[in-house]
Amino acid sequence: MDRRPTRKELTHERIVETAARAIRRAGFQGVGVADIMKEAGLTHGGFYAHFDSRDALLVEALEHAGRDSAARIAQATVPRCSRGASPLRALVESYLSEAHLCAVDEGCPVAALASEMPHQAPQVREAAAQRVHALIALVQQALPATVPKGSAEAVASQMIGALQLARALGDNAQGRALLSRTRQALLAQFNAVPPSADAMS
Amino acid sequence: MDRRPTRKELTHERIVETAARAIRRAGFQGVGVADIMKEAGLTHGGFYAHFDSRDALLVEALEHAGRDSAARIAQATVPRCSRGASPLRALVESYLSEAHLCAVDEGCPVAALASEMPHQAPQVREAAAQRVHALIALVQQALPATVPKGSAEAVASQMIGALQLARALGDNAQGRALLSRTRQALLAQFNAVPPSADAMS
DNA sequence: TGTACATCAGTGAACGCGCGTTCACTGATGTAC
DNA sequence: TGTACATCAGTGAACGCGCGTTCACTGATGTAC
Repeated sequence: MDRRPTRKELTHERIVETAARAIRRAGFQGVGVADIMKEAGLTHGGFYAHFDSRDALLVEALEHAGRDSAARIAQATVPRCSRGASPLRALVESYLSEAHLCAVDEGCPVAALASEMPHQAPQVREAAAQRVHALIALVQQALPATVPKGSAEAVASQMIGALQLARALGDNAQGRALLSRTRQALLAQFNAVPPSADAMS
Repeated sequence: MDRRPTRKELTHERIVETAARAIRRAGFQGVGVADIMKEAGLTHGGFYAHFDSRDALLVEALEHAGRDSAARIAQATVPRCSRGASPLRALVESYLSEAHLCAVDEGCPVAALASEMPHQAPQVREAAAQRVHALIALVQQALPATVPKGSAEAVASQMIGALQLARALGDNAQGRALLSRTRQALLAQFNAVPPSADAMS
């Protein structure tokens, strides 16, 4: 059943991966078909052998970006947890880290694209809504079962909002300061213990 | 000193006002010079008698949107306060209202445009950063003086984040539910008293 | 108050450019014998 | 193993279109006398 991928499948995957980075770096509207194909080492003519339309690529790119980001978050939270941090603290310190602030193109697609989502074609909006649900579920898993209803949505809002405000100020001292203060405020809200001296990853 | 405005100044203002609504409705990239001029009842040729470039209009439109949104928020919060709500509750219930969810084009430009801000030209980014600072200052004013440092940034993050997530899900039942739950979680965090039965405005 | 004219705000055609998409073609891959 | 050929993945020129921007022009405004 599970044969090894054909050349075309490998190329397809490479285009999707390139697009997943590109949309996070430059926004949905910020990159064109030709740009992505070039960055993937191809010419633009071959694009429609792989995708029905630009929007079809955006859908796959969003899904890829979601999986990619979730994997990186898991990779960053697991060691924190094993060092004794609560799941919520591990998640918040990873998500609101300087690393995530700077590495937009490897980061959470919801934070990178949220305000553009309502302007997309229906199929892309649908894929975007699924990313939102996945993010909320991720937060829910990290929260203690005792928190009031709506906390997962509230924490997810705060996480993507803080990252966006920090990025809007630039990944300079101002942005980093906002991120750090928000992170500490969020942790203080769920945990009386002050955060570790430096939560940069 | 303060003479009445010339015809050109009135037209200029009308273009800016139209653009301020258009960018919030459709995003920075979602509207063109010709669209805006047409919506303002003009032809596109006259544009450059009013602005040096499209980006110069975006700067003025952002500032106008900020003033417009602040005025509407003030208009919605003042009566709530005089009915006995705390300044923070009044702000949060106004900002995270269904009215604000639906009326994107009259709402907060930071919530409408946050994730597009990093991709703009330097002059537009600068105007955008000022909108972020103004929003944080607005929240700071509404917070009791006793809250820990960073609370204003954290609350602002949560407010713009919740609005964006709700809008990404659509201004339907899902989006409204997310907004409502986040609003209650946020209020519960600063105030033990549960929110009024229905906080719609 | 009325006329003559300079200034001004807005018009609409045109520009170069980059976009998403199409398509005839080419060179490589891999199967049949 | 080697050759012949069908299939396939990717190329690059071309398309129509809409964008930001420019500019010669027009009709309205308002001042001078």
